Amino acid sequence: MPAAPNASPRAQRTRAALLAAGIDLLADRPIDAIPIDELVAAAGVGKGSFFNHFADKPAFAEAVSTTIRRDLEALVSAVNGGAADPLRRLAGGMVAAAAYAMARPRRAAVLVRATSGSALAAHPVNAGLRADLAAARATGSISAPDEPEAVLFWLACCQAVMGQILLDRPAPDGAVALVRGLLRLGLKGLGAAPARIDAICEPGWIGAVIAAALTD
Amino acid sequence: MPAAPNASPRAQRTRAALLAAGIDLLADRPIDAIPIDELVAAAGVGKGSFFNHFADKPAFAEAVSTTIRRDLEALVSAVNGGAADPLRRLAGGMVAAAAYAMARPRRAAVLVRATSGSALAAHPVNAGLRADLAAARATGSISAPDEPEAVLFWLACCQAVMGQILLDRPAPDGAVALVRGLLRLGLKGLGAAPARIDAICEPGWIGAVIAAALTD
DNA sequence: TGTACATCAGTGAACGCGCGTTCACTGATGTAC
DNA sequence: TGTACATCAGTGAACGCGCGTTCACTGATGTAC
Repeated sequence: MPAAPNASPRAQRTRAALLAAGIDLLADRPIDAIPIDELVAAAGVGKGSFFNHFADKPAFAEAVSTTIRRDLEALVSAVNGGAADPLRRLAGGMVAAAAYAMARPRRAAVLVRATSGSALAAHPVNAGLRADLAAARATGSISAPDEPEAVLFWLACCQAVMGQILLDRPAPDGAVALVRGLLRLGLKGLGAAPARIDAICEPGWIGAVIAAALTD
Repeated sequence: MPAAPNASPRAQRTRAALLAAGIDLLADRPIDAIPIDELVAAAGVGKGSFFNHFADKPAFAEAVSTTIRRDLEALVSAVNGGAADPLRRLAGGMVAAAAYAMARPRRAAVLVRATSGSALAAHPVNAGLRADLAAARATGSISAPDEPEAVLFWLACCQAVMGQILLDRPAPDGAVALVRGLLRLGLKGLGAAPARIDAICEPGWIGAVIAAALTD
């Protein structure tokens, strides 16, 4: 039930309004605690419209999650756009996660709530992460052996950054410090060379990515 | 509304039956998806008894979480009982988390669900972890600077281990390998000396802790 | 030890509201000629 | 361009069930004498 780009403009508007309302409400409560009445009121559509677009509440929650995940993936791609160096790309993922939490805290909150502990290391979503880790190993940038634990480890660090930002709501400076701290710990854990770590943690680009996300 | 050890034996039995049923049901579903009818049926008590012991459903969920958290803390204390070395104690926390997930997967699932992303690095529960990190730093066992990120980092690694075990349900051997992998990554991230890491990751004691948890 | 009484905890029927889902109808949009 | 018709999406009243909470009553446990 995703996207449906062939639908009429009217239908697309209604669907978008429901999804937007869902994102906003799911930031604070799980789906079971949100009555459809409240959802459609927030979206400004009739109650029946909900069932024109979604089979039931779980299907709706799924659609909202997918929307947000794609949104975050787009930011990761943008941040890593030009970078070929796998170590820099790994760091870019964590920085993008932080920037997303800073710029779109409500969307990020939905994501963190939905993912709920399970890091989903094996999920296709993380194919890019696996590829970057493999490339970093191949080029000798990291020394961690080729085990699934490395994926899990990096994901856990990224999730920790997002969760902490949502909990603390730091100013941009604080967020930069947080990301630098976890980048150091994470990259060091993977066995990256100290000089490379210092270069990547140089605060300039991290602050720039966060600032860019906040202003767009 | 915790414990109430001064209550009559009959009341304590009823309360314990409700908590046990709650642990079992909360392993699979969030509290909002569990009707009180189902809860009291599973506990074998009358519906009214629920409200004799708990103000409402959220209070009950809270009581269940507290029960399980104390249970895990007891295991951590047991694993770390004799150990004075702070690095060994840090590792003990992660190994205990893994052992708990192996031996009491349903209880662990409740915990992971309830904690839901927020690592709670500032929570009093983690005072012991903070103390061990500070001691490790003071004795020169780790080089990570004295920042709250280290607590967050270690908690994230521990949560990742639990989550992965609940997702994969590995055999004991697989669990040992998983813990060793994340211990290496985590300890290396904190800047522990390679020799110390090798000594701590020596598989004997990790397997022994897990085996002990599984048989008791 | 036995009896009468007080208190404590358990019970499940009854209540009533909240909420998911349906559906007959309306109005808007698109199409044929 | 204009008119008639078909289809598509929106709407909200109505339904009915599920479930949280209450409460009057029962039986068990504890206590006084």
